[in-house]
Amino acid sequence: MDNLAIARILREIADLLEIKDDNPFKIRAYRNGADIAANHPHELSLLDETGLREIPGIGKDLAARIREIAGTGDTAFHRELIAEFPPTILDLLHLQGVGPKTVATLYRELDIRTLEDLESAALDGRIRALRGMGARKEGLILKALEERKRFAGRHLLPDAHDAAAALVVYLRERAPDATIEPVGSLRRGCDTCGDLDLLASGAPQSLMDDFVEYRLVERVLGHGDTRSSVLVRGGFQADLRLVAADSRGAAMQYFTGSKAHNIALRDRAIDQGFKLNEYGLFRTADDVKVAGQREEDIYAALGLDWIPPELREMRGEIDAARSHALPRLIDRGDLRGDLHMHSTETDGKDDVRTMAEAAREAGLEYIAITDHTRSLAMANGLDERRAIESAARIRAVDAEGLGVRLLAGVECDIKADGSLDLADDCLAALDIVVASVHSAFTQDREQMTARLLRAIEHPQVDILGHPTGRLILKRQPYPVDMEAVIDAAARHGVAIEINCQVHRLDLNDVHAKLARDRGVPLVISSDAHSRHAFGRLRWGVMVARRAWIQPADVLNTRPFEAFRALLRRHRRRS
DNA sequence: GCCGTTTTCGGCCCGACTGTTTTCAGTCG
Repeated sequence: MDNLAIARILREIADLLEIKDDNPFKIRAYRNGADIAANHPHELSLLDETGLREIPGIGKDLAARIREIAGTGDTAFHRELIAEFPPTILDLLHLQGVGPKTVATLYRELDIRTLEDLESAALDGRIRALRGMGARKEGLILKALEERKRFAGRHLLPDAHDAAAALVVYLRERAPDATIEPVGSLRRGCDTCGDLDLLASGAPQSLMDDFVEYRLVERVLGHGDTRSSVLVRGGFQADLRLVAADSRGAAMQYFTGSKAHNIALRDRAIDQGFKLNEYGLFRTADDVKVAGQREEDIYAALGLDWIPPELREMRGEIDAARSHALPRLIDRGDLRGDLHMHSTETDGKDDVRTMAEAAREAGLEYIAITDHTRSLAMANGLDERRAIESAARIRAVDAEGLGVRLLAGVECDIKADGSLDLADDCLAALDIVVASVHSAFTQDREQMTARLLRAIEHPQVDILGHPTGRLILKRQPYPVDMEAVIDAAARHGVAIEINCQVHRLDLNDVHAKLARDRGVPLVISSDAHSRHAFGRLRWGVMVARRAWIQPADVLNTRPFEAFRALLRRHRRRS
């Protein structure tokens, strides 16, 4: 049982308890436990009771439940709840405007168990007959059902970023003197966003009307004086909040989250005799506002350094801010090189010289051309002869002095047994080797882990490419013991890639932080397949920032010669 | 269900909007 599977069961327990109208704090404890499991870098199933209980938020009961899930795949408590309520009613809970109380009423009064049951009940007019419901509520449920089919959940960060940027431009035109900024998961740089949260401070009330009249709005979910929600074409829910200019910092802090970070900050405020809300930080004794205009002032008043939004996930940032130990996070401008890209030699759209010139324009000082190898026949992968010939051409372009240095490499396939796709002497003749998995994703955890370990142990491998194979919102990562992989990379001095393809962002933030903590060198690479793709480096940098990564943790922040000297093959020789 | 260097019991973050209401419950973030 991996952490995500454990998290799913704990979250289902929380949802079912909520429908049962159980103790809200118990529900929060389970939900919190699910978040802890989902974000924990280590395999919880490998920890014993003592190890689990050392995790804040995991107590006696949750530790026992997690042990039971790890051992048997489920827990009796979960099974009991499912016996009480059909698990399909959890689908109802995720509809806009339908919460636990409504689900319970629908089940109790009308025996509604599925989305199909709900739809027919709504169409029959049976829902409006229930106490507390009406024709309007019934219509909203039908709309939510219809939208669920079209608006499927979360979005990639870059897509959300683009949609939000367009909306911000529109709003700024209508309120030029106001400050309008994205907040929420967008500002924290999460790899997916559920909705677009925007904050306007110092804007006229009329901006709310402008917002709901935005030309891409498909439905208005709410329209108030300080808060409105709409559905925007493309499947985005967008929320706009309006606050006075002197509350901007408090509102930024509050609406940026994460929820867990905010709860911890409020706890701290209470301990120190304050109350914190989206309008400011107030002294409890006399209700005097002590901060609110700037985020920095709020953190400072609570005895904390300002915490970059990407770190606000309750992964130790509050302790670090208290002891002035926050990292100086990497920026896009720190990147000097890009170590993974393709050319027309295999499945890239542009030739080597075009890629080099585009990289220079993107501000890079050096690149590695790393085309695919033989096994990826679909992409016209290189065999040994072509790899050597290609390397000679790359070095010839390098010799032209284009203002950007080139390294001749490959993205070498890791075959199903963990061996590499090209002969050792060929790999040794190249400047750099990225090794990646592109096939046999269905191997079990033991096989896949052994496969990656074997590749890491290979003396010619410099970098492990997109290590988990995930495609965000499309494909789960393959099962693999990332902790073992990271430890092996640390032992052998192999770097691990943060791949910047918007669907990959692989390593993710949690594993990248673990790698950093274990002293594994990281690289941030575009995996560009065309000259237009270098812009995506910013998204990999965002992952790195969420992983607490500083410039020195990343090999391709080094100047060219220093970088070359750090490559595994050169260290071994020296 | 979790937590505690004032507490092992009694707390647990806070506010806006909507719909169905005659003063509030449910949902959402």
